[in-house]
Amino acid sequence: MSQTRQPEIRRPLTLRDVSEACGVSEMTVSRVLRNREDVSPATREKVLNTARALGYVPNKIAGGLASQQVNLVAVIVPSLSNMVFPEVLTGISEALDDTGLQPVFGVTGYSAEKEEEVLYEMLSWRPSGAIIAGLEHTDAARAMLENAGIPIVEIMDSDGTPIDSVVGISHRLAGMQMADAIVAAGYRRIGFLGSKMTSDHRARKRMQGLTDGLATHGLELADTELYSGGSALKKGREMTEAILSRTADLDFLYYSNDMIGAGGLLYCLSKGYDIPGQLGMAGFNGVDFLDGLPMKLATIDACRHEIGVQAANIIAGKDQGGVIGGHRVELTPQLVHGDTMRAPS
Amino acid sequence: MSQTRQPEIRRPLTLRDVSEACGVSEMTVSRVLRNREDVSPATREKVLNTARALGYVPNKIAGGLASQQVNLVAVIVPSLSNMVFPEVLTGISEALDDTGLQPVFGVTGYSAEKEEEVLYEMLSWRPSGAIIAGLEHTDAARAMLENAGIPIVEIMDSDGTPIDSVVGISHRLAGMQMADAIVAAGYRRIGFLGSKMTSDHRARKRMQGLTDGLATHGLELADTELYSGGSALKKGREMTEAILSRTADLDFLYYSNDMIGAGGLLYCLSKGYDIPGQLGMAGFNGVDFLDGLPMKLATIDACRHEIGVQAANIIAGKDQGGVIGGHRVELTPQLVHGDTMRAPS
DNA sequence: CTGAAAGCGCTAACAT
DNA sequence: ATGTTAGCGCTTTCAG
Repeated sequence: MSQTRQPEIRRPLTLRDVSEACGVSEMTVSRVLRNREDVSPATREKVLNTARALGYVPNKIAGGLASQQVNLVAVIVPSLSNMVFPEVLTGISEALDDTGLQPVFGVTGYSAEKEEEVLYEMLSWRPSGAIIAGLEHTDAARAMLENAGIPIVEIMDSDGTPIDSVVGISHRLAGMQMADAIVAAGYRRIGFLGSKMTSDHRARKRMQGLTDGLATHGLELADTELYSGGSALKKGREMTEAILSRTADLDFLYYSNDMIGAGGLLYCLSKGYDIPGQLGMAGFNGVDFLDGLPMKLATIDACRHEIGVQAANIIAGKDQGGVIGGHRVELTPQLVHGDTMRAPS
Repeated sequence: MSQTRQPEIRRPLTLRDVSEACGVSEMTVSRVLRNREDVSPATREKVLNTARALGYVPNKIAGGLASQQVNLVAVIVPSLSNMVFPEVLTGISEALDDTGLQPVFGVTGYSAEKEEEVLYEMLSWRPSGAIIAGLEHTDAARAMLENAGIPIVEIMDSDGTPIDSVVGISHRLAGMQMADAIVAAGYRRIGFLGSKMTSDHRARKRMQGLTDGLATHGLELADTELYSGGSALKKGREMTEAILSRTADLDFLYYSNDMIGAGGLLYCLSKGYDIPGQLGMAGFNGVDFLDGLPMKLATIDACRHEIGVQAANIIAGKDQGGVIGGHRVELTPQLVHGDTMRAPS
């Protein structure tokens, strides 16, 4: 099932080809194709028709080199395999849509070294800006970002020192906020369920915030259950079964993300637990496709889409009063009580 | 909260800077940085150290122009807002990881016009290959792809005529396969629940396959319910309630995707339907994060990850015996009976 | 193994 | 409104 390609090696068309085909100088053709105003309607028409007829596609490599500007925005995220980052990317993509800027995505797999590689690769295309998840980078990556001479927006997290701009939420505060809400609702025996992954700094900070928050009320985690890999919903079930059979008197389960929380919720409902009376539950992220669950899981909205939009707007220079660099946007994550947590007592 | 950037406009470093800093010709520096063998270890060492110390990042724009080669692969998908495409992208990303090729993603929002724009934009970077979802394109887009002179892989779908290579499944067959399975299991009053979106060609083909398949058994759809937008899980609930209250004697519900199917399943379980006895249900895609549901939804695996991997391998020239162009990989979607469908009678 | 020259395809800056 | 000239920063090619 294979065929060789047509023998004629069609050299890609150049501006010169269009120029010759319509008897207008390369420069003018270039002007038309970049939608510059200073061309007569007649010439413009002629050039456009020829270009279209020939199927000319401009060479941005050459254009970028000549003009020293590239309409690309490097976007670097750890993963695409849960809904969190795709939602951010969607926000970025939307916000950039009418700006002439084009997002270019890279994935790091939560590895700092891979991040450094991807970053190097992307910066070598001399993008107009970069959006990168998190505030933790290798020294080399940090140096590259500092020296790139373009706007950098670190996103998702605001707990730390940004290189340039930052748009995110404080995961530490989110953890503390949840601790306060849990305690206010009268729960005392709290279990934590999360990922083994140590390189997910935001999850780590949430957990830290939670334990610190509990500590201010004189409490500590009663038990902890960690997982790695696999289907989150299923893992949530399994972990919940494990932690409840180990520590039967838990009265609250805090999940590091909504997916495992949803799995846990389905498990507890099937086992006939009284939620939220006997057992309270909460997750993190506020993913809205879980809306159809039998009960609405308590969670904290991580403002993912909004983060993408705002980060992109900073790069695009929108809404910024012309100020370049050094923006700090800390979004306030909203606690959604849902149905799985008692009202504050 | 803003600060102006440092006054010194640091011009990005060039090869010449490195060359001067270490007293080696630009050419040799270039050789070292491209890992070419023909440089003495001593010079190599010296150059590498200088480059690192200076924080030099090569300019791929200039490199690409000079060498007429760009290590980019354009990847164009309709959306990032359900797990389907991120999974494909993950497959592509993994397969390209050790090839020196870099994927660049573009999103079309299921719009043919937007696809054309994104494609134009991406081809203007002269990528080494392109991967694009679906076989339906505008005439202009098709012309661009044909004339790009690079390997093109259309993915996800195999019902139609590819431009160059194709990796996918037949959604029409998947629909027919499901029809056969439904009928074999003894169900007769079948409802269809899907999206209003007419531009999702694959969903349309699945539905067509389903109705055609049913027709071969002398059956037709008893009712249809369509949705647009919103949380899929919740929509699944609502649609299921609607269709069942309108047509109470349905004995099978076919959902156009697993997410709405999961919502429907949760609804039916909560209403005490006997699944799969009284009512059978099935979705499409085989998304594995639904594994933790109370029952495993019958579905057809769309091989998303595998499609990404194989498409990327074609572009990278792996596993192809050196053949360029014209590959046709039709994957066989597996029906997963799950728990929501009776065994064939 | 290393260097010098030429030019990739386009656009900034300057004519006209 | 249109054309001319001179590079952009790198790599190809050819010489040593």
